[in-house]
Amino acid sequence: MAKTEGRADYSFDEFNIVLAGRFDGLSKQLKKIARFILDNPVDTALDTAAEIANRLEVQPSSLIRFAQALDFEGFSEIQKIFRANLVQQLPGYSANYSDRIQKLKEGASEGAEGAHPILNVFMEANRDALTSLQSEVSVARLDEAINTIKAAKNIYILGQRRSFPVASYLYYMMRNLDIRAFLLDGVGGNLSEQARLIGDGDVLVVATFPNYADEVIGVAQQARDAGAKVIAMTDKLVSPIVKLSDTYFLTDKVTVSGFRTVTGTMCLAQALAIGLGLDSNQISRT
Amino acid sequence: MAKTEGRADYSFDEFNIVLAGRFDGLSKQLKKIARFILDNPVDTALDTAAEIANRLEVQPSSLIRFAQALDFEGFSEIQKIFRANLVQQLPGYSANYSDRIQKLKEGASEGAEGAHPILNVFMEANRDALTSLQSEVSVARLDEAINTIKAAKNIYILGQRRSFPVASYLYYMMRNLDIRAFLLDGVGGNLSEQARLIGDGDVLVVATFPNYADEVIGVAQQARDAGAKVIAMTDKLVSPIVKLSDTYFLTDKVTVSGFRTVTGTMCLAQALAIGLGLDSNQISRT
DNA sequence: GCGCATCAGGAATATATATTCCGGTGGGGA
DNA sequence: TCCCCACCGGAATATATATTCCTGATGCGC
Repeated sequence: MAKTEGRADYSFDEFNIVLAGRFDGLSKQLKKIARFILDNPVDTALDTAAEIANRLEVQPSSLIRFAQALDFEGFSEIQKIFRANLVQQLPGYSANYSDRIQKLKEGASEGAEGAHPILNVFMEANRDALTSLQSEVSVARLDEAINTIKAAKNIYILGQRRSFPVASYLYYMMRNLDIRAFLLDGVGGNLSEQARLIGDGDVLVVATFPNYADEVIGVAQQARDAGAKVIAMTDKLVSPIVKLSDTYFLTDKVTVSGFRTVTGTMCLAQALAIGLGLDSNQISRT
Repeated sequence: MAKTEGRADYSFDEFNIVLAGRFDGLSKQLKKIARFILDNPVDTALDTAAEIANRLEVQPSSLIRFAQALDFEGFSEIQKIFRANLVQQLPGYSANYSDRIQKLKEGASEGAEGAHPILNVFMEANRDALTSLQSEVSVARLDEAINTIKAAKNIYILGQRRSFPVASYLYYMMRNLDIRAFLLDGVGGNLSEQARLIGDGDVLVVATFPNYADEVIGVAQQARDAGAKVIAMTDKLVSPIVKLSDTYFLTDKVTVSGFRTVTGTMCLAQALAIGLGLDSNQISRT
């Protein structure tokens, strides 16, 4: 890695500047290549040199020549630049929040934004979590969940460890909306005893995230066996809770320094509670 | 190219479903790989198998085995799926309307924004709460709070009702960072008994919002009298907790349908915890 | 119109990367 | 406790891919 790396790790912008400067001096074919590359940044980033050459009706070696004409060692280096650029353009691209914090730790801190750098990272992470919520929660699912809860005889809420704040918040909101809900808080190690209450026609709203506490999964299974519906909030499809659930929501994939955001799930909980409260009583929407 | 192509050109969603179905049957290491892949879709798409294996501390061959356990021919096929998914996520990626229409059919009846209207309202509210946090929390204050906590003999955390989720989350994070903190949860009506632990040189981190529960204010007063420092999270300057505190933060002024957001306070709690954890140890946790 | 310089094509080669295969290991059942 | 089987690590191999190099072609100046 400490060798002559051509002009590796140039930024995308720098690449463009260099290219613009030399464009006129390029041969006809090389100009053609340059245009294609600029017009198809995604393909340039992802395809193999051979494929690109093929689409251009040009030999792969010409791509290499092109790269070398710009003082790169090979075409691969150009691809690296384009890939990096691609990743940056990803929505809610979060450049590994943990890495960023790590960097902050190493000193290079300049609070350009006016707020504390650590706070900034979390603000971004939480905002991203909210943004992705938009695409991840479908209207139908949410309505489905609301109707399931509305139709239930009893409502139970469960979340442990990381998910406990969410569960307790949902419980708090429901109670304030005069919705009769029960929080399975597991106080005194009585979780499974509490869970034994769950019966036919009830609903269990459960939040669980890696590493998916066994006792939580157990309770969900128990609820299901007892004939209750299960509404799950978790992070991904392979979560063990998904297959135990009637309706599930995926949120808060985002983590910072090993800590998952809770914002998405919180927001979802708010929407659930208010959605429930809306027709059952007065609540004036803002 | 017309050979048996495994299950090439599966969609990302299909991949997730297949994986979800087989996840339980996978070996320990294969599960580890599955989790990594799902948690790092970008790296999975772009890095070489060797690099991914390296980061996982696993042999490349295990990645192949993983792919084959899912009936793919090799790891490359999985990467193809992830790459395709990556491209789709690109902003302004307009192609594939059919996919979107498909999703709309499956998911929503109308959904102009793609999300449920209620959810949208909360998403905006939470985003606003985060945004205002930026201007409300000064770097100096946050550092001051972090230093106060760092210097404390014992750390106590308090929040009731609406603020309880925040308190329990802060507690959860600190404990996971090996920071010795105590949550005053008031279980069994023992709040004031719990609070009697607070003594000279300790710190109390307290969150309270209208209508500022008396017992919470009482505990804060008690803590102060006992010689402890008080760090407060509340909504406005006239909050009764402000004058009892050594350091205070104002967040979550926003309310929707009578419910105050918690996002700002949550975010602040995250920043506090990580800020504390940063120099005390090695951030890296699940 | 001739010769030189530049350029592109394509096969040959080098390199990177994925995949296979085998032997050792550890955990679970008899 | 022993044996068997599933699993993993690692070297060996196969494959894909990038890069080089040589050759022939093309255009331009003289």
